[in-house]
Amino acid sequence: MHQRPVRVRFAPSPTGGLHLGGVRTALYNYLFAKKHHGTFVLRIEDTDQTRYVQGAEQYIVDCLEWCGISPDEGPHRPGKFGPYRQSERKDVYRVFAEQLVSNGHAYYAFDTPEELEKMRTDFKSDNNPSPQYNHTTRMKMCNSLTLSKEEVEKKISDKVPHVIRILMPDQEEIKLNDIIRGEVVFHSHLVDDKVLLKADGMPTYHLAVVVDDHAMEITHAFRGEEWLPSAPVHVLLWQFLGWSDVMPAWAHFPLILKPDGQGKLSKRDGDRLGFPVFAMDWRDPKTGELTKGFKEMGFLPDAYINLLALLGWNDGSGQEIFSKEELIQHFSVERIHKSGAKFDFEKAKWYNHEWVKKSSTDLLLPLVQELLSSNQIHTNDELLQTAIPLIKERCHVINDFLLQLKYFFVDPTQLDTEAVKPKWDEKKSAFFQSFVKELESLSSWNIEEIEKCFKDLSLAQGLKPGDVQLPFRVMLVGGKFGPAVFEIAQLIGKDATLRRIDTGLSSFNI
RNA sequence: GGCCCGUUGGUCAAUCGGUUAAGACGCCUCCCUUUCACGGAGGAAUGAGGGGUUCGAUUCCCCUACGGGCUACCA
Repeated sequence: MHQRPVRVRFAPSPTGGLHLGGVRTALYNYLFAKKHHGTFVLRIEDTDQTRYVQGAEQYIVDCLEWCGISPDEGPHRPGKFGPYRQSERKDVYRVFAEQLVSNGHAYYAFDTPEELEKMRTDFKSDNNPSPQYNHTTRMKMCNSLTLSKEEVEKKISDKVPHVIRILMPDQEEIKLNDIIRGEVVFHSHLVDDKVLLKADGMPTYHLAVVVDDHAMEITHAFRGEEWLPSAPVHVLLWQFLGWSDVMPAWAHFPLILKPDGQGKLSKRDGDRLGFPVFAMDWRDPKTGELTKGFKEMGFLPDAYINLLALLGWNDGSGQEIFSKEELIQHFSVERIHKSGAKFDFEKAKWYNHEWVKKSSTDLLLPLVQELLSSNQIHTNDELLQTAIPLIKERCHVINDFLLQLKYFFVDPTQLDTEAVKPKWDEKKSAFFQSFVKELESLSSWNIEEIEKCFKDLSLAQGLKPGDVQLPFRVMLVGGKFGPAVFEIAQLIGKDATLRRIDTGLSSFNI
């Protein structure tokens, strides 16, 4: 039974943007599936109709695709285990819930929300701030345990709204073997009678995961640590439904924490601290509010999955930069950490920088073209192809290419005069005036010629070449950055160079 | 409150009883470069506390402290 083909699933609920932790969960599932030549399934957990958000499902699919970790099966790639949206599997859950009732593992409960509320306030105390529907309270409530068979039948035939709750056994040790954490033991009398089937006929997560993981032949169930407390319910359900022999292996991933303070990382933290939390831009259809994504902030997909993979896992070798193929090869669930990791945006940028540096011009070119054209800069591919390798080590994110590339195509609009003026004088001004004349009569326009001309002339005028190089740079690019000046001069051409010296001269001479 | 999980530098982290406790990010110094980067060489910075077990604990066990998660007809 442990020789079954590996099948794992990522099961988000379509309630909004896809958060770092979600992508990492998807990624670990993906890596595991690929490593074991298994299948990666996307299942949409949309059982809460009140939280359904338009467009969220497509957004999830798009994010995974951008990351390069698209599922093998899912709503958009149907396989033989569909449908992959829980809302479309509604009918199957009731059957199992009823089966649990007839086996004595679950019961009908007719308590209204108001009655539940009343129970919680009535039983609330300092010792017990949040009373549960469990062995201490269940016999005081309105359910098929306290009502006669006739009353229950009548209520059901009268279509009185009701839920089905699991009947937690009294004194039982529920053991869970977690790949990351080892054996975790829960005591059944401390777990409450969770709702399995809601009054609207939809299952809760608890029933749905088990039924679907079974139906979809999931062999390894991976999810975030926040699910650990409800794991005993799931284990029991596998047992009660008679499926113990095919219960998946479990692993609960550590949480990704806020960079400062403590607690789970949330979208708010990103807004507050100025970094993305979602994989891609997300626009809330209700409020219209736009939340920035890693993609749009200029991250490369390979860098993104690399940094995510290493946030909570490493192969022990010290290697930090992994391609997707290497991740698949080296990944192991056993080496995922137990403790949560604080997200560090600086390190994230470092990862991206490493990937930018090692990326080919071909890969960078279309991204850079899009960046520049969306900033109304007209480019030509030939120049871009020569310029990209010259400046990519200066770019942490794709968006940095704008500053580093812009001056190759348009004259700088603002010059960093402060960098020049304190040391600017008549002599230097005169130098550039004669430099312009020399350049005009230059026989051929190449780095060597330009540089020779520049140096010879400055020496001839009693200036150190270095002293006039910075002003020259500022004239050409606008600031103290960029590759070798003479190379820039060559690439932007004679006309632009002369023009920029001219405008530079006038702004320095003010 | 209860239950569960966790705790090595500011951050990510290696170590599977014996190490001068790796490496990376960030920070600082220097070199390269008369720009900015890249690259190179250095530096500061870590085992929460207390008990055990052991010849020997960062490593195994217990307690305490601290942090987190969960405690919905949400996932």
